[in-house]
Parts: sequence; C-alpha cells; structure tokens
Amino acid sequence: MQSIWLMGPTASGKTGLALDLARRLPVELISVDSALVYRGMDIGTAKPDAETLRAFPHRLIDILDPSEAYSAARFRQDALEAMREIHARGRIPLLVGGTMLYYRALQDGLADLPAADPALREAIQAEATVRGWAALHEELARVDPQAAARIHPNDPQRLGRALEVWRLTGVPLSEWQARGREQAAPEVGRVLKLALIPPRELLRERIAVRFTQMLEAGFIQEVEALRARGDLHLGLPSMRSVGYRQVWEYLEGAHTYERMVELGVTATRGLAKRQMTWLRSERDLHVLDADVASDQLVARLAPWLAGGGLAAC
RNA sequence: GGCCAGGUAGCUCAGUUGGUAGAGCAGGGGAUUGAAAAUCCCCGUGUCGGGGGUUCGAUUCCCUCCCUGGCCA
Repeated sequence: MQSIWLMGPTASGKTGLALDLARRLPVELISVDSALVYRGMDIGTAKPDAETLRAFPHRLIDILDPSEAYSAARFRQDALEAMREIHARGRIPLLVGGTMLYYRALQDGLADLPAADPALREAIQAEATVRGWAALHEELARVDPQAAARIHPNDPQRLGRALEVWRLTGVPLSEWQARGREQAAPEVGRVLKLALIPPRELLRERIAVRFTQMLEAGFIQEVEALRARGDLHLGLPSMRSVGYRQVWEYLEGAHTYERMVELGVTATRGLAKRQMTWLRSERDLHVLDADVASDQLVARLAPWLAGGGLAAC
C-alpha cells in the first residue's frame, strides 16, 4: 500500500496542484481537511466547486452536516478505508489538505481512547463555569498528575478532554497514552510526503486577496443561510472555522464590515502560521518549489510510483 | 495668524510627583492523541516629534521649532 500526501498551509496552492496531478497520474483524491467535511460550507472553506468535484471526486468532502463534529480518530478510520478502496481499484491515493493533526493521526496512530461524550463534555463545561478551570486543573492534578503537568490551566479544551477520559474510564489519560498508539505506520504503508510552502509574505498577501474574493463570491450569504437554520451556533466546531466565526459575529452586529474583514484575514494568517509550525517538525518532507510545474513534478514522481525514490529536479 | 488638545513599540493608547517606559492588537516562535480552520504557551530598546535650557541626571520641568486635530479669525 502506498500513497502520496500533499501538505501545506492554507492558500498555498495545494488544491490546484492536486488536480493537476489527478489529471496526469493514476491517483484518486482524499481530502485531509477538518472544514471541507461539512456540507453547505463551500465558499469560506475554498472548497473546489461542484463541477470540479464531479470530474475529480474527493473522498471526505461533504460528509457531515455542520451541526455534527468530526474528529482525528474518525478521519483516521475514514482515510484508511478510502485508501484501501482506492488500492483495491489499482490506483494510488493522493491525500491533500492542511489539517496536520489528521496526517499525524494517520501516520502515528492514536491511543485507544474513548470517543468524545457530548453530555459529559457539557457537564464539565458547566462545572468550569461555576468552579473555574483552575479548580478543575487541580482536580486533574490529583488523578492524573502527568497530564496536569503537561496541560496548561488555561487550556480548557485539553483540560476538559483529560477529565472526560478519566471520568469515562477511571483510567488517567496519561496512562492510556503510555500504553501506546494502536496500529501506527505499518498500516499506512509507503508514503511520499510533498509540501507546498510559499514564502510567508506571499502567503500573507494571498490570504488577504482570497478572503476578499470569498466575500465577493457570496460568503456572507452563505453564513446567513447557515445562521437562518436556527440550530447552529458558535460553540460548534464547524462554526468556529476561520472566517465563518468572524462573519457570524459580524452578522450579529459585533463588528463593522471592515473590522470583520481584518479579523478574518488575521485569523487565516494565524492558521497558516500554526500549519507551518507542524510542517517544520514533519519528517521526510519533500518541499516543492512554490511555482513547481506539474509536468516536471509528474516526471519526478514516476520513479517513486515504480517503487523507487523521488527523482531530483 | 491666535487659542486649545495631542505627538511614547508596526497600530491604538497608558505611564513616569525628574532616576531612559508598558498594555491590548498586529507580528514572530512553540505545543498539539476523538473540537485541530480548534485550544493554548512564550517573545516588547522604542532617538518617549526636533533643537536648546535648568539639573548630578530630562521622555517627564522651561523655551523654541515642526507636525496632526479642533475651535476662533
């Protein structure tokens, strides 16, 4: 089993390059993106348009309603399943996207932890509102000192998860993690990791331009429609996505239009920055030239597809 | 032209009863195990508008000039 992974920060040109490769190689696409999974979130996620998706089907796009929550564990399952199917058809999976935790989960596996429990999560959240997160951190320190040492008292998300795991199983999170990650790399097989990493300045500029284009393309109306459903809110992972959150707040009257644009662009740049941090620690990464020509890349890929290495430029 | 209020970090501002200054935002670095486009952590030397004066010492007090905004002519 082998696969090609095309990584890179938002607005780096991954999608375009992936489509070029799909035109020339026996590959099938799998999206690695925590926001593209949601139906009805198209413009703000820079999702490939319907026509493109028809011509080049992507796995793991439009698989969830925005009221639902996805997860790294589900991604791992879904991606492995998709990879097996693609292989069974004699083709090669091309994973493309910018959700680095998902790649990590796929490559290294995850500890055998219990899934999220929405009710318990809510209860812990309510408790924190009353007692404060500091009190919950102290509580975690009593049952799981290791996790408490690692998790900052101001990090409600990880703190809540650690308590959730403890209350759900009676076994500390750090104990679960010490038992190791299940089914790691061997199952994934041979991987060629490619990365598109534009210079920061160029990326910053592209992000600003793209955000403006999204607004011109009807991003506001898209978020209005999501708001009009009445069952969505800012507490959901989907509505916390970069751009959606800022437009949602704008529609609530929290910001002026100009401020919303500024906040949206800044949030996207912050996302790109965090993606770059992941990429710097990624092993065996082949960083491509920002203006890589698809033909040339296809030529370089040929020996690898035949079982060898990536050809030099 | 006169009067008033300002000119302090990339931006918005605080502050120093005279001992060369600090927040938010922006920016940078890092963490990242079922929310990850999430959630956090760390990082602030800047002719304190220019020049002169008083002083051991001035960003702070005084004078002057420049700039910005407001009001009056």
